[in-house]
Amino acid sequence: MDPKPPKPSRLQMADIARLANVSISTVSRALSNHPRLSEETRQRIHELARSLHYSVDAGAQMMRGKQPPTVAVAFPYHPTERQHFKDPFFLALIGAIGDALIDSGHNMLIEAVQADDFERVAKPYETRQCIGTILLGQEHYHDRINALAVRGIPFVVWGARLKDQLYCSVGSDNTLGGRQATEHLLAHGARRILFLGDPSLPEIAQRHEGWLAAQRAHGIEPEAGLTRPVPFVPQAARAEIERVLADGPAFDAVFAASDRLALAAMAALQARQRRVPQDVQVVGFDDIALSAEANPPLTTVRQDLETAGKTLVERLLAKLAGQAVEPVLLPTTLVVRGSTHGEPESGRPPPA
Amino acid sequence: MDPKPPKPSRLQMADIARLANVSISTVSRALSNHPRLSEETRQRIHELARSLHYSVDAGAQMMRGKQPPTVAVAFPYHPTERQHFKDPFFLALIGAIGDALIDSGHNMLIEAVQADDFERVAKPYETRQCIGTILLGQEHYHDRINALAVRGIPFVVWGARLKDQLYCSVGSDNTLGGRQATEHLLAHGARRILFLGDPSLPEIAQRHEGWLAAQRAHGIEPEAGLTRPVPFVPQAARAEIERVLADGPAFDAVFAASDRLALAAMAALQARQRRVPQDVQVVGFDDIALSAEANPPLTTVRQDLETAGKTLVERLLAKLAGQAVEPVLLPTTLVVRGSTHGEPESGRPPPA
DNA sequence: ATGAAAGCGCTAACAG
DNA sequence: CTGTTAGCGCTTTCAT
Repeated sequence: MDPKPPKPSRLQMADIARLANVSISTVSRALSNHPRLSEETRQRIHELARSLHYSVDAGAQMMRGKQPPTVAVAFPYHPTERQHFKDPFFLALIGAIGDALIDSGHNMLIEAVQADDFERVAKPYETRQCIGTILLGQEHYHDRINALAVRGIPFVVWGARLKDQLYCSVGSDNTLGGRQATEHLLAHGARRILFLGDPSLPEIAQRHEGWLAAQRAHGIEPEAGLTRPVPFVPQAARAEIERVLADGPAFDAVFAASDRLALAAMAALQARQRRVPQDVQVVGFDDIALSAEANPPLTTVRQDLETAGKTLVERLLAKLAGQAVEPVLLPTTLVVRGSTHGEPESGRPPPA
Repeated sequence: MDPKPPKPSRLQMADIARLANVSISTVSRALSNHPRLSEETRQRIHELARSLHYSVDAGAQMMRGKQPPTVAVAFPYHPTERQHFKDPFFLALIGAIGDALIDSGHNMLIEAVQADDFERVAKPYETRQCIGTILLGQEHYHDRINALAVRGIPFVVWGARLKDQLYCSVGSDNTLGGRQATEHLLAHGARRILFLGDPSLPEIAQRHEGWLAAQRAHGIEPEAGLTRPVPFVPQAARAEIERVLADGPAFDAVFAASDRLALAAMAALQARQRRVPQDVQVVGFDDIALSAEANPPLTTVRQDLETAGKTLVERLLAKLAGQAVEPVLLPTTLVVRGSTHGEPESGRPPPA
């Protein structure tokens, strides 16, 4: 007799086996396309499984040592600001990584990590939900990221290449970018260039370095007040521009650490009747889609996201394959548009 | 003697148990904060696990019936076009969902589904990698989506509310949006309004319906040639505008099914010396960030993404909790800017 | 070419 | 309060 009707749980291999009149092992082999198995049986079982929408349980497979086809994409998340998911550059970067992961046959597990709980970035790997992690942004966690590397967590980082790093980073050549932007401004008459961005972040620090180096190469030593540390929040940039206009040093150009900041700065300047580029030239960083359509179109330093995504994925997979992976520095390109003097590379003619 | 040095596999509960001088079950209970367990033991074991970076194996937990804290976000993916990850509206929608998922304590598993292999959307659920799925866009799969519902896959869809749907959809009130856009144009003198978008997609069909209804309410019956089916690709919009300009019907306004298309149309018009809005008024749909900064700023129908993300997540969780969930229609708002006549709601003053 | 059987790492009865 | 024990659904020897 039947002791008790077992709960109608989900279909499992045993069910398929019974229906196919074979053993469980045969089903397992059929579904994993084991070589020595009659083609006929294999097909029959595949068919059956498909028609019943049977899929092998991921948990059970993992217990048997199988790796999930999943890569985690993690980023430090600030619950109060919540900027990340609103930031066009960040979203585009995620998109680029997503594209690359699709091509390599992986799923993407998005993971927001609270700043005060940074160690969590390793969780998906430690619990074996993913095979490795792509970390977006170093922020202030250089040491803790190094610690992850020491522990053998497989990951790569989108960010700056730093001196004593024990991990593989992929990122734009920020110093170069800073230099390109600044040299362009200098070449077109700027002499007092405001720097807008938070140099306590490594990538920004490097852009700032480029800014400084380019000026020194021209015999200019910018006064301290021209460096304006602001977080990646548009309002902060607006406020800072107001402040400088009110009682800061005079300036004839702005180099902002991101397009979003540059756009905000431009708006703040225009609201105060400063013409861009006639009174103040503005250069951004990133080249987000919005920038080409701004008014005036924004001159900026482009980061090549498609390459970034591909490279991040490729490095992570290389590392997983046991290779030693070196940091990568991606070249940046200056895109000249209407917010500075000089010849725009293309685009619609200026309004009559 | 030791038969063979077992491979230095990852740490597991037994190791912690041994080090803590307790049984495995005690460790298990400690880590899952089981109530009846001495506080001291609990803490000691937690400490130990933390210091050794031990995490419970997800696969083993799943085998014991635990659900992963993961929601899949799936979308139909066209390998040739690869538009999705470049589309600002789509990325912003993913961002909004990501935000909502964070708030509910879930991870987000991004899954691109090849059109010809649509059944795969259910895979992460069938393999128990996720507890449910948010499907972005119905496209032409209405019947297959209904089939998923019949099979009991837990999911919600971002898209149109359709007549015979067996699933919960969340989406903007596209018909309303279409009407708002069209009425605005009619109120400001437009009489021959081009519709740009592919009405074979359900959402677009509804926007088209609104477009039609508003005109009929004014006693206008638009001729067939004014409906221009184009896919969601900027170049297609440009080309279509060229075509209509060359030998299509005359028109004094454009209602595009997305901002991206509208922006492309605007550029095409301007390239042909048509002034916006003086010669041709243009209205878009979505209100992506770019639109406010376009030249002229784009009048558009806003979709409320934050609410969209929250609602999608909330409905999915409700459905998982066993509730019957009704489709949701989110109101759209017309945002009047410079690409049409009428008073802009705000923004910088028009150029002198 | 197929089946039987032994676990994978953990949780949850069921004992004490 | 803690330990013992029996599986969860599958893969993989080892037999046949």
